[in-house]
Amino acid sequence: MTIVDSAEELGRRDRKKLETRAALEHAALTLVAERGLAAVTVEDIAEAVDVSSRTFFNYFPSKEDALIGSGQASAAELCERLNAVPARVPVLEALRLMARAEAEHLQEQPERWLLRLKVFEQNPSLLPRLVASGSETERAVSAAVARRAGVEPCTSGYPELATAAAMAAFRVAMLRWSAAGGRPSLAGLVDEAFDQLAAGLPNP
Amino acid sequence: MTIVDSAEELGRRDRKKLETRAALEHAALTLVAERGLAAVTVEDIAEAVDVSSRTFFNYFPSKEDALIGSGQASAAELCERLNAVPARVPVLEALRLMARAEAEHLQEQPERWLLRLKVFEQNPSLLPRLVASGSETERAVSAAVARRAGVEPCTSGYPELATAAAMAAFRVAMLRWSAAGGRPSLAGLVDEAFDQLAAGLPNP
DNA sequence: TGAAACATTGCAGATCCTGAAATTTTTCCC
DNA sequence: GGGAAAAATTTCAGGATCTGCAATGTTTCA
Repeated sequence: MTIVDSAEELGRRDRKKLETRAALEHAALTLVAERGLAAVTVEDIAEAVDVSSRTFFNYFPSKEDALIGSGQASAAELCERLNAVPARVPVLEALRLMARAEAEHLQEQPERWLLRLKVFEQNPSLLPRLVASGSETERAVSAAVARRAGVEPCTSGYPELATAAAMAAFRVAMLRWSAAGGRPSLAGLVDEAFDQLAAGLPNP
Repeated sequence: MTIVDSAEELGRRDRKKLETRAALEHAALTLVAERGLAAVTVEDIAEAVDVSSRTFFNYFPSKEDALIGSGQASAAELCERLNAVPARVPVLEALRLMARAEAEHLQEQPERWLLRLKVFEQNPSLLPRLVASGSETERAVSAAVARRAGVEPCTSGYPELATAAAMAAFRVAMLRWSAAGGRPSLAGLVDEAFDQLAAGLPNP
């Protein structure tokens, strides 16, 4: 009901599924924002959406996953964006463009993401999963980076390091964005972070 | 019995506690290395050490925490090392020295850490916690960095970014070290990663 | 030796999460 | 419209995680 963007070309069934999923996400976020992670049970969330708690687990493998949600780009989408950048562009710049694109995407729904980030800050156990839902994405992206850089993966360490640094830059930009209440442009903050990375993190 | 290094100046009670904790860590690691994370229950681990599963939870808040163990430097120790570096040394170099010190520390028990890393690689859900066992350490270090750089935290984003990048460098170095079977020096790999960071991650 | 301090344990119970079968809803074809 | 096939939801049973609490040992120290 709140945020169902790409409801094009879908039957009633799939539309309802998207709706239920979005409702569960939203209920999870608002409840946890109110009471804190530990004080919200799966049953609470399910009840708020009026489904059984078993249904909740048909949508999300865990309570945390409902908070992470499905708004983030998948690993495949990120890699696609990365691959779309011409090969002559240096790796770090390509990663910056990828991150910028994702930033602009998230910025389209500021309230949603600011609420999510608030929840993440208030419940630090969730923080490690902030970056593109864990290591799967990082693996995929670093594989794409290795291909682009023409390097054997896991020997030079360059793809892994560049990817990890880029993720870190993105994460820091998001936290700054949240801390500033969404005022500055997220894409701009991402740019700043990448500038610092590209400059070798000199003293400020 | 296996790895109790600093057993100096401790009564029998505390010695036994250290021993039990180390035994639980070790049992958790070996069992999970054999069977995989999902196929090992807390009861299995407790039984292998011959304590009740309730006792396990007196030592570790969760199964995962037993795998992470207590061998890593605490947030306070890392900050101490960081603060010990003269103020005129640039931030990134100070972080490098901190990381090197930690690397040399871990290197003193290669088998232990290689086993741990193997377990982490085989169970990716653990990976985000590899460095800095969560965000607490990262917060503490970035606060120390902010102090050193004379910057207000959370406005420039520099301390958070430098810290996150340093942690990423350390993590990547550890994974390379593990992938190479512990052959090269971990400290050397850390150095390489920081070199790349300091150079602004140019194409390799 | 005796008492205080602390570690371990068993137990009850809440929550998390999964598999399987039963039930309801949606789709689709005639 | 009617009815079978497909899919989503629900109920139920059950294992696993993790937390208090009270009871029982063990260590420490005076």
